[in-house]
Amino acid sequence: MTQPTSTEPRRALTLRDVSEASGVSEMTVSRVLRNRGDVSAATRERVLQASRALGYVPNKIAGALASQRVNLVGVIIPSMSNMVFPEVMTGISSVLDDTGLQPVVGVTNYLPDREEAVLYEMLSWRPSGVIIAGLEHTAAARAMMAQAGIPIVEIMDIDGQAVDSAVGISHRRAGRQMAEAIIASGYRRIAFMGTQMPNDFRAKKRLEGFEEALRRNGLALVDREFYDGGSALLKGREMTAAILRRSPDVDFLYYSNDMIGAGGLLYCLDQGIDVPGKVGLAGFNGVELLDGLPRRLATMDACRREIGQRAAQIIAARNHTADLGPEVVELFPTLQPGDTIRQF
Amino acid sequence: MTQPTSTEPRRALTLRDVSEASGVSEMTVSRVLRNRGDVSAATRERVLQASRALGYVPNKIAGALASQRVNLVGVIIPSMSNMVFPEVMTGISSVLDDTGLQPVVGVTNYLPDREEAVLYEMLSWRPSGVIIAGLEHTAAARAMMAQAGIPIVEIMDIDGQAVDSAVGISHRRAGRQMAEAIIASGYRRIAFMGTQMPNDFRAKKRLEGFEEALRRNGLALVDREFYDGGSALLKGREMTAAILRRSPDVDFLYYSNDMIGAGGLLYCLDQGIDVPGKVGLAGFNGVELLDGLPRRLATMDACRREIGQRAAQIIAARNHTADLGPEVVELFPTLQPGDTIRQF
DNA sequence: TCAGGTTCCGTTAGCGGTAACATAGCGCGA
DNA sequence: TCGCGCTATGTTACCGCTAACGGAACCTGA
Repeated sequence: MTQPTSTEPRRALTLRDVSEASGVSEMTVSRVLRNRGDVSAATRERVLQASRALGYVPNKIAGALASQRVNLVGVIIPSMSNMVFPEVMTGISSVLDDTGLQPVVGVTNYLPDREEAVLYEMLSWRPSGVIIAGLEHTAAARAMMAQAGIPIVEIMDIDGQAVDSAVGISHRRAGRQMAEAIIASGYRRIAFMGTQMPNDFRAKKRLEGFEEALRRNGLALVDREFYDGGSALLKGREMTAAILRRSPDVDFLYYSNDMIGAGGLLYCLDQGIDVPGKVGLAGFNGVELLDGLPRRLATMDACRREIGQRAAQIIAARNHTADLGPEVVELFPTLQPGDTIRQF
Repeated sequence: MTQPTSTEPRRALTLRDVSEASGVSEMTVSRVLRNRGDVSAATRERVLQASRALGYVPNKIAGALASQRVNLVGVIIPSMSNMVFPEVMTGISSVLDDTGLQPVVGVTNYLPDREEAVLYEMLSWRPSGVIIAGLEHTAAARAMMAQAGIPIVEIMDIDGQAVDSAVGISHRRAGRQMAEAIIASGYRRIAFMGTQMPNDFRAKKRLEGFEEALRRNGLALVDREFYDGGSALLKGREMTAAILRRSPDVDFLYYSNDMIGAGGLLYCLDQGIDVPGKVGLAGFNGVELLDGLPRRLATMDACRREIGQRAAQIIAARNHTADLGPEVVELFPTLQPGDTIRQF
């Protein structure tokens, strides 16, 4: 123990330190630490020992610059706090974990300019690929992605034109499907509640599909209510109360997401309203939370986990085999009627 | 428009491309793009124009290596899917946003080995600082942090020895406080429900503090139940049902987090149990979700947002002023009695 | 015995930026 | 007119690592 016992590390360790400590060249140390190229077992052991003893951590900045390879995948999503993206992330990680690739997340808060900035920042680290939510981006963002020369996968939505690859569902169709199921169950006076956020394009598309199906059946929304920020569960309650007060004759409440739907459901049950007899309810997403509610809210799962997985697979495949082309994968959500739509 | 219109970018752009396009040296381009040093307004404009026209995105890998500066802050947390860490992240981002620093998240799933791996990976990018949840880490992880030569802030918990700085609350004390409030309200037959996860040290500490306070009042837990994975809301229901069946005489249910507490509350209301008259309930965390429940669950806010902010402030300050020392910040959660503890 | 392969390790030349210093051109007071 | 100091720009030398190649030592079989 002749080393200085001072805990403070004065200079950052480099390959050279390890190389000197183990009596081989830096190149050999590099080979050992990356498990690349031939190194005798004896030298390997010596190097590893020295490296561990010093507490050396390789500098990936330098490594990436030299090798022109970065094992990062940028993931750009609008929000982390709702229940949808964590599950997408789980799907992504589950696939990336066996590929040596690593996800790095950026959050945009549904702001296009912020998205552009996050994308720029990500690209400046020269990742191996980018997974980004949605098909709507600023012109500059689209240009950057087209130029980047790396695989780009736009996820969640396929109603539109992808820059490169895409994995998602058709939200327009999902909206139509739900409307048709509701109408088929005999409901006619239908109200909608959702976020106000002008940049939640997928919620907007669902509503468009929903209203289109209503129109085709000679119906229209009886009432609607929008919210912005705050506890979604509480907002669901409040909006539901407002709608039922304003339009006491509605017989169905369609929510743009499960969280406000759950709030609405709790409110209706509190009020002793007959669900689904007098009023039916439906949400969207298929979040796990619903399992714990007194009654099962009708919903549609958005294939979140699979979307993450498929997107990651595309990146991994393209990273491995350079000349693969773009790919658009459509997934099909299934309607889960639960206990809040009348069944015949 | 004499440039090739082919959309495919053949070679990655570098400073040299911009420099040639604008007729100045690479250094000047670098200065313009970083807003550093004196550049005449005319050249600045010319460079920016060229840069934009080409769609140049600076290479931070190279920049970081040359300048020995990386504007990243590693944030290592056990999970993203519960409601607690997103709010910590919000706090961190809100502070970091005005500092040029950028958070990069790593998730450990409550696995010490995974935490060690994530930390290693993070340090290999030479971040400006690390924010990491908890005080319990593998020996190797502790060594790495001590060696890293960058500010490290351990968050959430202060019951233990920090490697460097720490920001958090005393979970042991939080447990004690809740127990005392419960006892003061006259409850005596108290049961506990929580996660089984052996590595959720903070939940463990809360329970320890809770039981200690019970003991000091001549009491002990009447029953307990643990869960692992699945929908927390549903698990809360199930565990509550199990406890009430097994120990019909309990008069208080203490939950290790709000989500299972909410499930328990919904179950009790479903069953028509008199809350808080016959049975009282309390959780932990103060999550926003509770606002939407039919009744307000008693809880303690864990100061999540402020923890994130304070941690980020420490990193930012140390990054700015090199010779600041470690700092331990204790925050004090407040008990929110809600409607599920008897009031006199 | 020796050409031709292996195996193992070292040398060299960057990767794309930036710090630090050098320098050209200019205004300006003495 | 000279020289000082400023501003605007260029030059040089790395940052820490790895790709690509080179070469010594050893093995192998005809």
